[in-house]
Amino acid sequence: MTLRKPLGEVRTAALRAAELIVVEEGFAALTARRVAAEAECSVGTLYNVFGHLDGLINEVNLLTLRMLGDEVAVTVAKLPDDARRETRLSALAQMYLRFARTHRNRWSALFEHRPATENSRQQSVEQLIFGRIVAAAGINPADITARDADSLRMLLAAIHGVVAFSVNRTIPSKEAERYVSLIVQAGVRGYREMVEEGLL
Amino acid sequence: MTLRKPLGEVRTAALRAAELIVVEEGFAALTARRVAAEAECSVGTLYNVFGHLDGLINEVNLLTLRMLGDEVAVTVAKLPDDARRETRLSALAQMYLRFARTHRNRWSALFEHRPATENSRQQSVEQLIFGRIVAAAGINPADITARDADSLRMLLAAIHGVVAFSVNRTIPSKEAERYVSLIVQAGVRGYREMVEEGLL
DNA sequence: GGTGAATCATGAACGACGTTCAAGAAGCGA
DNA sequence: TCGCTTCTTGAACGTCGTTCATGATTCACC
Repeated sequence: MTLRKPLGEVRTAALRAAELIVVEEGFAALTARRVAAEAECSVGTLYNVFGHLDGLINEVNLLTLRMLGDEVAVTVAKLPDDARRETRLSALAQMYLRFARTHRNRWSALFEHRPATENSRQQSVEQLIFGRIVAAAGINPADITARDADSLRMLLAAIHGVVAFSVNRTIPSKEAERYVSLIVQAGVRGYREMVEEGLL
Repeated sequence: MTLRKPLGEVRTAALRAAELIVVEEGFAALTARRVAAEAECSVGTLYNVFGHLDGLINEVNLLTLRMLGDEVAVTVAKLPDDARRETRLSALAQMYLRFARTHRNRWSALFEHRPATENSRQQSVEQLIFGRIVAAAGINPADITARDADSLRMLLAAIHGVVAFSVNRTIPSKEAERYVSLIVQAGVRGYREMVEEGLL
């Protein structure tokens, strides 16, 4: 009776619906029946296309990561070529904070969703974010010293902590911005000072 | 027929059961029926005692916070009275990391459970942890300068980020320890240097 | 166009979840 | 013992993720 929609159409419709639900109502509101109703297909079809609901959620999260990647690119493009590392890191950190806050629900979904099946081939969102920002810090991953890599990872984790507390409103938004730049500056300065004193 | 158990007994039995489930299988395994079965009562009784399942979870989390508070006290007691703030903070931060890792499921439950009803009278876990550690940093909250309070909050958020990444294995455990002490040292040093340069 | 096999969409059905509540058991003062 | 209150119980409700027999649709071949 009804025309059978191309497979790709269902896919994009479901993804768009899922995105909208996550953005407007948060990760918890994302259910198979909701998506099916809004994508105008049955739950069965959803499972044919995505395997598990995890699959759908992962794709939504991949879209978010792509958005983050784009923001990274924009931020880097705005920096002068000879910008110091502290400047680069500060800009990236502020961008990360801004991104998490303007896309609160999207960003939360990245961490609220713990994939049930421990697929070790698949990188965790944390590692993906990590790699994307490290790559954008303007350093070729190949010729980065182990110590530099460490300080970078440490910095990112620390900033992630502040961002997380900012998103769930434990830290007021005004202060979060200051904290992030404090962490970058204090981290870089303290780190350099410690290196100079031979403490590392 | 059967003797009616005292109300308090059911309460402690349910709490003990819930704790065990969280510790051994994680927050996701905590269901009303599981707890009821293991506490040898009906689901209805559980709801009579705790109102909602949230109530039970909150009590488990309060136990965890009490444990954390005890660890804070132990850590502080071990410090010499004239220990510098950097030393105090470092000890507390390492303790926090150790606590989160040895009580992985307990600690995760603190953050995985988002109370549905936004009870503004009730402080968030983050704020509770915050207050408990700040109080233990050896500073009377009354005579702490605004700038010091800021740097403390920033430090705690940053350390929380590293701990979170350590618990979910994004950062290997060996490195997490180094990162935590790096953050404390770099934070304190960088912060002091910036104050001396009049940048703050 | 007709036909058979292969492919795909469908939604009722399953078990588990949080939560409720009518019915009955247990307690208790008389 | 009786009446009244108080507490316990588990079946029942609606929702969740997930499955799968059924029937509709497609398509290669005649």
